[in-house]
Order: sequence, then structure tokens, then C-alpha cells
Amino acid sequence: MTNSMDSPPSRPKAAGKRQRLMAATARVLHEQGVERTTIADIARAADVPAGNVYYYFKTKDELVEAALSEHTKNLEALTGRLDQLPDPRERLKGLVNAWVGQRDITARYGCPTGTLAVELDKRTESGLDVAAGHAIRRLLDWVEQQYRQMGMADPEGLALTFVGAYQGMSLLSNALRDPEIMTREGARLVRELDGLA
Amino acid sequence: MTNSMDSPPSRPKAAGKRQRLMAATARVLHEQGVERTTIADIARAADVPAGNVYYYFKTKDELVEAALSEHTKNLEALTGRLDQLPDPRERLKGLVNAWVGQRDITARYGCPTGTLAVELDKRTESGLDVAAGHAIRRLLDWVEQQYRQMGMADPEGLALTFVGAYQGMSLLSNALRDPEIMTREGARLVRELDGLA
DNA sequence: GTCTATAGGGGGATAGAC
DNA sequence: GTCTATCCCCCTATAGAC
Repeated sequence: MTNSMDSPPSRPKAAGKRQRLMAATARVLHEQGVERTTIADIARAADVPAGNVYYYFKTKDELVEAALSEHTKNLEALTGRLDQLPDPRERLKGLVNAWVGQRDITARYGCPTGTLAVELDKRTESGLDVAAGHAIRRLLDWVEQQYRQMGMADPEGLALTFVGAYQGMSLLSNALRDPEIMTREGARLVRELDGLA
Repeated sequence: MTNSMDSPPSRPKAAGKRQRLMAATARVLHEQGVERTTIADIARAADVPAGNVYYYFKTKDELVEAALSEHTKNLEALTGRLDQLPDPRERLKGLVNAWVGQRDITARYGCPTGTLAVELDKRTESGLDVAAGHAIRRLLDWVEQQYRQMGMADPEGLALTFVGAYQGMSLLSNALRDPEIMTREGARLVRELDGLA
């Protein structure tokens, strides 16, 4: 998971630090929020000198974009692994299990993409106010495919309900600081998947 | 809805402006977010001279608290009206209808309390990081009472699912800028309420 | 009670040395 | 490519005139 810095970057000394910065940004923005995170915070977390950050990212908005693409990458790694499972129903249950496995982090900081969506919605000047929506759209599409392969009617509506349930339980779990909400609602989602035609 | 300024305030000239400030703060914080809203923004929206705000609220955090109590007040006015209905099931359906009626505002700015909860979670220094959770807890309790009166098993779990669905559909509707998500998911919630034992 | 002016601190971004 | 110093704007909060 942590980089060993000996894999040759695309440009001489650059890519190692760039990658560290992206990962650190994703983590720190999740924990502290976009508005309350300073460039110095990110530099410290990535163990990069403060002034050097601007060599890799010209503006704070570019860092936000990088964080979003990190979350997207992580999500696609997860769905990619789940795609190995033969049964679409098991894939959805695997997704729920992954969510529940993150319950402590979610209870403390919320869903990474969901909280980012809420914050970016207010950043109207940059073009990023709907950027998180695209990441969510991808998840919605993947879930819809699973329902479709299960032969369900209205796969789009089911996906909306499914992802909505995740965002809702994440927000409640975070607002009430209670990881058990993730466990309870996760169990309900699995039960419903098993009960479907 | 708008104040007529002739009702005698508790202290001479004070209460009228104080009330205007509270209402304006609730609205502007919802639209712009806590971190991106300045005292000047609030003063302008309330039509109060900028420097005068600090006479009524000593800090920005007090304004945030005021906004939260406005949302709480509005929610209790709504549940108070719904309490007039004889049937708890109809009360819950009335709540869903109220939510769907707000779909355009929700698609643009999210649920007022939910987005506030996400933002306040990051404001750890002030004691307000869990304050929005209390408002949500009240809603959960009220919903739970309705399920209890309907004689349902596990009213607490049902309330969690119900309010979670609202928060989830609000976040998705906002992230995707699509009010129809509120309509679709609202219709589903009503359908499920009608289908319950 | 009302309002202006400004102190004071912080943070995004840049210039330019190395 | 790396890093320091710093500019400059903005925002919270206060002092104090009216």
C-alpha cells in the first residue's frame, strides 16, 4: 500500500511525490474537509515541503480534483474485484460488506465521496461543484448493471434506492457518531438482496 | 412568512433584527455553506448593517447555532401540524410529501440539516461538530413514534431506514442536480408505507 | 443601540534563490 | 526540480465614535 519509491516514475523525480500528494490529499480532505484544509496540511501529510506542492498542482482546486480521482480509482478497484464474482447478487452483497467494513471511518468522517459532494456543491466558482456527482453516477451505473443482470424490473430505480441507502446511512452514522448504524443498515440491505425474486 | 416588524420585541429595538438575522443566516448558510459564508453576506441578506451583527451574535459560531435552531423550529412546526392527523401512517406520508415539495431547493442545495451536519462535523474546535446530530435525532425519535403507534416491530430500525432514505435521496438529488430523484424515491416511500402490515 | 474603521491573523499563491 | 520568503487579499472580531 505504501510506496517504496524505487519504481521509475514517468518523469525523473516527479511521480513519486505526485502520487504521495494525491493519496495524502484524499485522506486529509476527507478528515478535515476541503475548506478547512490548508496547503500546508497537505504538504505535511504527504511529507513534502510546503512550497513544493505548487510545482505539482497549480491550484488548490487541482488538489481537490486529484482527491476525487483517487476516490474514483479506489472505487473502481473495488468494483473490479467484485466483478470477479460470478453472481451479481453476491457482487452487491460484497459491496455492502466493504461499506460496513469501513464503518468506523465512516462514523467519524462520513462517506468520502458523499461528503466531498456536499462540500463541492458550495464551491460554485470552480467547475467542481458537480464533479463529485460524476463519481456517484459511475457507482450508480455499476449497481444498475448488477440489478439488470439479476433480471430485475426497474434496475435504475433499484440502484437509486441502493446507493441512496448507503449515502443516508453514512450521513446518519456520521452525524450521530455511531458505527453500528452502518452494521444494522448493512444487514438490512443484505437481507433485502437475499429476499429479491 | 415575512415579518411585519410591528410586534413588540422583548427588548426595545432588538428582537426584530435578531429574528431577521436568524432567518437570513439559516437561508444563506444552506445556500452557500458555513465556511464560504461571511458575516457580511449574512448582514446583507438580513438587511442589517455589517458591523451591527456582532451586537446580536458574539461569534460566527453563535450564528451557526442560530441557523440550526431555525431548522429545528421549522421541523417541529411541520411535525406539529402532522400530529393533528389521526393516523400515524398518514403523518409519515405527509412528511414525505413535504420533502418532495422541497425537491427543487433540495436538488440545488441539499437537505438543510443534512448538509449542515456534514459541514459541522469538520468544525471540531467549536462544540458544534455533533450539534446537527441532535436535530436529526429528534426527527428520528418522532418517526419512531409513528411506527410504534402503527404497531410495527423494530420501530427504531424502521425510523433509521426511513430517515436514512431521505438523507440519501437528498444527497443524490443534490449531487446529480436532479429534483426528480426526490419525486421517484418519495413515491417509493409512500408505496412502502401503504404496503406495511 | 447603531455603525465605521480597523486591528489582527491566516491562507492561497508567487518570485526567485539554489 | 526543490524550497524559502513573502505578497496580498479576505475575513473575524473589536474599539470606539455617534
